[in-house]
Amino acid sequence: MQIGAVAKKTGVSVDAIRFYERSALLPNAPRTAGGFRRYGESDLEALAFIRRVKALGFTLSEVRELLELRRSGLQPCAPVRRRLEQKILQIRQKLAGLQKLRRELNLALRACNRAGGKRSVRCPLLREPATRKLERAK
Amino acid sequence: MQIGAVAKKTGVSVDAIRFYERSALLPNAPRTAGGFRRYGESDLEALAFIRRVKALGFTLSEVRELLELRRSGLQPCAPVRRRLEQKILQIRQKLAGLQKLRRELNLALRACNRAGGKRSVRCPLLREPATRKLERAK
DNA sequence: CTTGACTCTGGACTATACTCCAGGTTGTAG
DNA sequence: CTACAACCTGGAGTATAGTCCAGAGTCAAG
Repeated sequence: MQIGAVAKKTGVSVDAIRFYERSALLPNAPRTAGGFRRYGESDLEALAFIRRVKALGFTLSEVRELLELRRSGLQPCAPVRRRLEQKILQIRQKLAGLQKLRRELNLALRACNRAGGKRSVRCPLLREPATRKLERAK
Repeated sequence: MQIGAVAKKTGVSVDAIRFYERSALLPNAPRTAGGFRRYGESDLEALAFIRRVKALGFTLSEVRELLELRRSGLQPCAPVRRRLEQKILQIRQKLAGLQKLRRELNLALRACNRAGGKRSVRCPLLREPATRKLERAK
């Protein structure tokens, strides 16, 4: 198979496949005499794996680690479990941050609504707020 | 006041302040004869505003729009409200995406745990999974 | 006048995960 | 043999929000 066919089968672009090779996610593909890359089933599997793991929110360098684990015949669960747990933690932190943000946006919105009522008045978010202090000269 | 003092008071770095000026978030500061930027209270307020709004998760270009609204004497609430609502929506979508991700990570983790038990065996995430099909030759 | 702290500009660099391009080569169908 | 599609490499560009740097100029104090 050559690269275009692989791209079509896996839904990964030709450029991305070459990029993965450069980034050591994929092994250097063997070449034809003319220099065309040749691929086999295992490459399709590797690309499917990459897609799956990326869909779990892992970065390419994390994917690379996982791929190395995968290639090492052993395929032990423990390090994978560790990475999954870490990633879940990261996601939890992101979720917490976003939830806090949402609360604050809702507060701002409510302030807007109280002020606005039906008519357009000066917006509380745009006006200088709470943090107003005595102004020292100059 | 010169730029260093402003940086200290607002907690925004000197470089960032200049960057905001280049990016048209701040008006071009008036200069001394020698070319040093001079700042007044309104700049401190603008920078405080920028920090506040950025903390609400707005990008710099969104901050720019808000600043323009703020400068336009009117300061109407409606467009601000619209932006807040939009941003809340975006955040909700991000939250939903992350929650989905977390569910999937948890699934993967449970699969790992079931497989792993106490001893290290081949990890189900690393093995080729569900999506296994008949392999057609070459 | 000298020193030292501060500031100026323009441009390069950071990270991520690719995409897009030009200019040239290869493989294959007719 | 000729076309034409597909492929090759190397390098630049994308977005975001700045940071970091060199080399030069400015300002205030002593």
